[in-house]
Amino acid sequence: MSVAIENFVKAIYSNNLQDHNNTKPGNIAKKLGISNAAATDMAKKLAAKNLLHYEKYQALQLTDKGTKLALNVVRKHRLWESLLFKMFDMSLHEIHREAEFLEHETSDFLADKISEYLGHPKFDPHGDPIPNANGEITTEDTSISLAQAVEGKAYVISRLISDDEEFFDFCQHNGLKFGNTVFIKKQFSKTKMTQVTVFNNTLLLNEDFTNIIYVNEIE
Amino acid sequence: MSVAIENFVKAIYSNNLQDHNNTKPGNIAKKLGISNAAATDMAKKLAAKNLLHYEKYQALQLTDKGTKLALNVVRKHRLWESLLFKMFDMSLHEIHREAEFLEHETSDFLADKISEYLGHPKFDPHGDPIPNANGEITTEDTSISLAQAVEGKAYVISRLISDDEEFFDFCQHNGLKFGNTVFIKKQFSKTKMTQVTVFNNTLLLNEDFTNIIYVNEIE
DNA sequence: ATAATTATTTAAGCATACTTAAATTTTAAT
DNA sequence: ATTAAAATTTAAGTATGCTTAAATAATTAT
Repeated sequence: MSVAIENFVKAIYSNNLQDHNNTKPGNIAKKLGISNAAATDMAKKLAAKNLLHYEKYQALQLTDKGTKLALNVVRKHRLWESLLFKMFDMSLHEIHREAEFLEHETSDFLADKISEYLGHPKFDPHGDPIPNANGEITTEDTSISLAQAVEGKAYVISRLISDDEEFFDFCQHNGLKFGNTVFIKKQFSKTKMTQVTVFNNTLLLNEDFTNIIYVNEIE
Repeated sequence: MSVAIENFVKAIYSNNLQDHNNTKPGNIAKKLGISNAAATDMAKKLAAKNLLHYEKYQALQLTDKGTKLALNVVRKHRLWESLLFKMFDMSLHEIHREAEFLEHETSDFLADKISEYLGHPKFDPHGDPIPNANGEITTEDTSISLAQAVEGKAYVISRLISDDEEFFDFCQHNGLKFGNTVFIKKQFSKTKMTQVTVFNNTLLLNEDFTNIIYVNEIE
């Protein structure tokens, strides 16, 4: 499968996780930086390859084959991130940027070597689960977004779901890091802002942030 | 530059090393597994991009820009081979196979990280020199091919210039390995065969082999 | 030197993955 | 319910990197 196809199914896969399986060509076009027309075009082609179900004006649904392909690419992406993060002094944004290309040129053989070397990690440096060699995500995810977190409680950051350099920079500079503890000070229902503390740092986060920072409750 | 272009200039570069700067479209076509027509076509396109000098029916000559691009890709290829060889239990053929793809999707930034991690190695696991970040090969190569070696003398294997799995398997099974000592027993001028010993192993090698096994004289 | 072989080039065509512009359908607003 | 806005689709066109077939030039053999 080509790079374009791999990126297309990957985009559908990740978009459907957030967007309640209501991903349409326009969403993918925006994600991939291509025109809506190109996305529609590709959707038809992939339907012919049995990678997704396509019906005019309807949401794009990956077939089992399509999901497997997406998870195979996601696996390679996250394994590369894990390897680069462990070996080199690279930021979350940098490992993502490199993995975005390497993921398409990695044989299953090499992916397994990387996984083995790392001791078959279950999560990447962002906290995202790494699918196994069969394309299955076995670890159940009990984390919630900061937006769903409850005032007055403390949580451990488990995932930072983003590709954005500025976001990672912000997190880096404010202690919003995988494993760190955040305390939810106050939630403002009207503005949808959330005030949190990380160590001695107090932050006011808007929806854009609270939706992509995932946390686990502290027992 | 695209993968096709990178492979094209790389093929010219490596072919010109062996073929005395007499590389024509047909040679490249054969190397890359494309038609002669496609090679001629590409040569014209790359001339327009100032990557090579093209004149009808003449040999293809890389420009400085073309050579720099080729060496940049070669650098990445050999750094990947070095990294994969060091970290994983992979054969010379396997590291080559993977590097062939990874080389095109590696930023200069990542290449430098790999180089740094490895302590800026001068040679890859095949014994081939690794160009530096400026695309220069600083180490002078004093090695000669086994075909040029002298009867009765002992040499140390310094390079195995090949992409071929079977060749590597043969070498593996017969002690023809980077760093090992070979003794030139007898050369047959008519058949161009060479009889050598490696440890207690006696081998009769034809031209195909003696031309791609490089050695250094023992002082 | 000439003929035969081989290599190169030209020409026409194809698949992939995009583009823009226009038409159509859906969704949202009033 | 009707209109306005937004999204989707269709249609036509483009660049890249190939293909095969035919024409042309260069090389090799006799």
